[in-house]
Amino acid sequence: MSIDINDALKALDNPARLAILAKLKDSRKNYPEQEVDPEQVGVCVSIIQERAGLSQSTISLYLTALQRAKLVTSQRIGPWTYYKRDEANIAEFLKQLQDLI
Amino acid sequence: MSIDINDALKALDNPARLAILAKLKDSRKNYPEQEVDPEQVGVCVSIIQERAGLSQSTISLYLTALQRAKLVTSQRIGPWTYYKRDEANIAEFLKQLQDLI
DNA sequence: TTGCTATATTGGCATTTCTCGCTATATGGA
DNA sequence: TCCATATAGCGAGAAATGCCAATATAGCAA
Repeated sequence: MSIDINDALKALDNPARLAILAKLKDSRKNYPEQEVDPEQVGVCVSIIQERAGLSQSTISLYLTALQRAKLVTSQRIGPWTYYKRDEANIAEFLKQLQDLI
Repeated sequence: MSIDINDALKALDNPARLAILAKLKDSRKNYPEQEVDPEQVGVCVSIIQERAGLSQSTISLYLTALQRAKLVTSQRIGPWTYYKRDEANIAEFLKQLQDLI
């Protein structure tokens, strides 16, 4: 199933969500305090939250929204949930947008 | 003054506004009933409205929103207001988005 | 001036989004 | 088992958005 351009735009029409996706682009630099390699497994919610300055529940909601839009994926390892970019879908979204507008 | 990526995303986070911008891309084909060349001067509000199936006030509002986001420009000629794409800003928005996410 | 047409603005209501605090659930350790 | 930690989900109130009808305004022509 491919990405839906309207869902993706809705997810990105929020400065905090846009910034989260942007920061995940260079996650090693932007989230250096994480033990496991963020490029490999993703970044966990509490570390993303720290940077964003929003409540835990809001960040959890935003990450779910990005995931619903298929811009990120998540995996649970132990007590943590790691989110990382879905590069293929992000590229497809950009291409679709470019072709459309 | 360059385009603001969050303003542009807000303007495009609406299927109707997105469709308007997309249709203006090939305005000769999409709005053939207009007398004056749409590529040259733009498309007038009432013709855009006809296609969109929304009320006149809503379309006027949406076009103003696209203009505030600097994705389109407008010019008044006689009683008509013609809207057309701002290609430079649209390209810049796409580039900014591509670089950011 | 009067009146017609095209567009913009205003007011309003319903829906959605933003964001929080609180609570629930899952995981792993003592 | 009990507790601490990480995350998700559930109200809830404020703000923004979607969309309309109604009204205002601007341009033009008679």
